[in-house]
Amino acid sequence: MYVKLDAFACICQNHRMNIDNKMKTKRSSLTDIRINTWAKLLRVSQYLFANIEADLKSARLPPLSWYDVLLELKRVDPKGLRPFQLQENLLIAQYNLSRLIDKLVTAGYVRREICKQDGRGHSLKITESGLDLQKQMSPIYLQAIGDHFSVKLEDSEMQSLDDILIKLQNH
Amino acid sequence: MYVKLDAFACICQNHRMNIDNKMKTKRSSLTDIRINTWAKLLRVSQYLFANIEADLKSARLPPLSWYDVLLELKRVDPKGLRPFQLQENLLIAQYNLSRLIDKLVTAGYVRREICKQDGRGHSLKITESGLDLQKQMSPIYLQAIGDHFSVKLEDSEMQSLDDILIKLQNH
DNA sequence: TTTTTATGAATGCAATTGCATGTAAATATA
DNA sequence: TATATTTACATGCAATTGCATTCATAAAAA
Repeated sequence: MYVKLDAFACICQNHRMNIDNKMKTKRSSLTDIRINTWAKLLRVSQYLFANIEADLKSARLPPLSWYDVLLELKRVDPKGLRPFQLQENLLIAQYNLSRLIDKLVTAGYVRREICKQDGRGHSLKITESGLDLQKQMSPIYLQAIGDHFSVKLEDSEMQSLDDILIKLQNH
Repeated sequence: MYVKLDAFACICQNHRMNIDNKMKTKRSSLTDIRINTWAKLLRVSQYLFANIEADLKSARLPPLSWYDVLLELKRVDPKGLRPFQLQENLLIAQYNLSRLIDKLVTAGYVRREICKQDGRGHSLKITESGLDLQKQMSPIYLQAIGDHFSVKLEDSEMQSLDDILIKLQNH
């Protein structure tokens, strides 16, 4: 995530070229559009993500995943969250979250507290440094989203995209 | 990102909750929708990709990146392509493409040929085994796209998504 | 109450990725 | 023609990720 998630720019192109144009039916052209759009979805989202993360990097800020965790912990401050709760919200693999938390703790942005209700884990809480970092990253990140993403779509298109994405995330 | 491209599910949620509802202006609600949609775009595309790649994995097939390369080389068979041309089409980092090609050559799906016109590089060509593997992967991959992606949208929605993605990929 | 199963979290190991660098060849410049 | 710069590709090293496993604790079942 790549990333593994390198684009499939050629899929639509190759598929179009592999289809015998003389035998092109309505069904195959519909299939072509779908594959084409799928490849574009992957390529575009990756392209935008790379651009936005590059802005953070230029500003010498940590990756977006740090921002995510800090934002989540800030939201529930001072209560804190269990790692499995963060994992659910952020859709990050358990073993990666464990390591990510390690780094945030080492950097002083997060602290682990013993969980009295469940001896297996702990509560994660944001520190003062963490609040500062999140506040520092926020405008840069929001600006990057504006520059690379929002600026390209009309409000009606943004709403359409949102509606479509809701349909795509459902089962 | 894949990946690094773990979802930002909480961004929209957290932003919404951090906004003082009483002071919510039209501008801030528009900003909220944009950030919300951005986070959904990343999360949904990653979610779909993971599901589709899982289908390939279940079928004991190589990752999508192998398919990409094979498809591109099949398209231009028997002419072949230079690695930098593949890199442009697939939007993969040069150092990763180099290693990916290594693996495909070792596995017998691709072969490197000396490029007479340019001694710095070589031409990449698909082998018979490579053609077989591409043909084997194709229906599984297309089925997975159908199952996880196409089935969820009406044709008009697919067209809308395609139009929006075209706008997003432009500068 | 005891035993079995599930859950939460950390970690070893291997594979992959990100980055910078090096080398050879091609191209541009003087 | 000679020199400088750019390009194509491979690779060393460090960091990250994927996977399976392990251990401690909680919950469920007997």
